[in-house]
Amino acid sequence: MKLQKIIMHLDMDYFFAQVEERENPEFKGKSVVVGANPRNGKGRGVVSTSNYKAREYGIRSGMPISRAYKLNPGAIFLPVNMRLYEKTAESISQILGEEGPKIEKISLDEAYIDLTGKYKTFKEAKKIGEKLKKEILKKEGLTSTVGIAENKMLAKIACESAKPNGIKVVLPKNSLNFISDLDVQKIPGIGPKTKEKIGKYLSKENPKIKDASKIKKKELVLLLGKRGEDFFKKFQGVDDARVLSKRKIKSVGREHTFQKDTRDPEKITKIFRNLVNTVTDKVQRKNLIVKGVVVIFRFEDFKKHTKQIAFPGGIYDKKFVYKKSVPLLLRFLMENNKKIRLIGFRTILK
DNA sequence: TTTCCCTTCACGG
DNA sequence: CTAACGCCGTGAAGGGAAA
Repeated sequence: MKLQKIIMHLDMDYFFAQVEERENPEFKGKSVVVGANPRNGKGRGVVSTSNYKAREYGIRSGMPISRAYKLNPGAIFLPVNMRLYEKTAESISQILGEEGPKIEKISLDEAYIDLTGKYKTFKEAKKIGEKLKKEILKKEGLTSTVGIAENKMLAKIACESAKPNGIKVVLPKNSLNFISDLDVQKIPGIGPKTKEKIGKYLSKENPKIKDASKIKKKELVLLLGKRGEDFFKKFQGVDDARVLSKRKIKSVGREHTFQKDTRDPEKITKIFRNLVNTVTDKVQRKNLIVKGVVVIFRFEDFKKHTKQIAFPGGIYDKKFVYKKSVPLLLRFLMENNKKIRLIGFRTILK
C-alpha cells in the first residue's frame, strides 16, 4: 500500500487583470487587457492576461496585442505593473504559508501545497481550500481557484476545470475517470508538438488520455524520448513529482525587442550594456556565480539564435562578465547583416 | 568512453 | 502586401570536441 498523498493546487483567477480591477473599481464589467501597448494596432508585444469580459471577444493570453486590439479596440489596455502584482503575490504567499512549509510557488499566481499528513481526508482538505480562498478574498479582494487530488498533475487539472472562483476535489477512486476523456494536451508538459506526435502514432487528430494510456511504455520512449517514461505514468493518472519548496536558480536573463528592427550599432550596444547590467546586478545581489553567458539575437525573419560561452571556473566580477560577453555580440553583428528585432542576455549559474 | 560544450526545440506561466 | 507573434525560465535532444 502506497502512501496516499493529498495535494492542493491554488491558482489566482486572471491574476494581473483582476488586480487591476481591484485597483480601479470603475473597470468592473469592462473589458480589461494587461500587456503590451497596442499603439493603435501597431504595437509589438502580446497579451499577458485579460479578464473574462475581454475573453468574450476572443482575446487570450499570448495573443499578439495588435490582434487583441482588432478584436476589441474599446478595451482598456494596461501596461504590466509587475511591482504591484509582486506585492500582492507576497501577501497571498503569507496566507498560504500558514498551511506550513510544504509549498511550491510555480509563478506569481500559482502554488502547490502538500497537505499529506496534515489532514487525513479529502473532505478536511477541501475545508482548508475553502478557508484559504476566503482569506485571500478578504485580505486581498481577489478570487482564486483550488484543485485537490492525489498528485500534482491531477490537482492542477482539477483546478483548471473549476475556474474561475471554484474548488474541485478529485478523489483517488475517481482519478482515472476524471482524466480519461480529456485531450492529451491537458497533461502539463504536453504541448501542440507532442500532441501531434501522439496523434500521428494513434492515427487520431485529437487523442484523449484514455487513447494514449494504451500505448506501451517502450513505444512512448521511442516516440518521445526520455519524457516518454513520465508521460506513460501520467496517462495512468500517476505522478510521483514532489512538492519542492526551495529550488535553485539556474539562469537569469533579460531580453529586449526594438520598437523597429535595427542595425544601428549605437542602439544595439547601448541596449546590450543595459541588459548585461541589470542581469549582473541581480546575480551579484543574490551572490550567485556565473558559469557561462548566452547572447540571444532575433532577426527580422523572426528566428532566434544564440551564442554562448562557458566559464568552467566561474566568474564573480560584473565587469569581467561584460568583457567576456561583448565578443559574442560582435560575432553576431559580423556574421550577418540582417536587421535585428530582439537582443537578449542570459547568465548560466551555479 | 564519458563528460562537457554549444545550439536549438518544446513547453509553461 | 500578407497576419501576426513578449519575456522569462526549465529541461532535453543531438551535434561535436575534449579529457
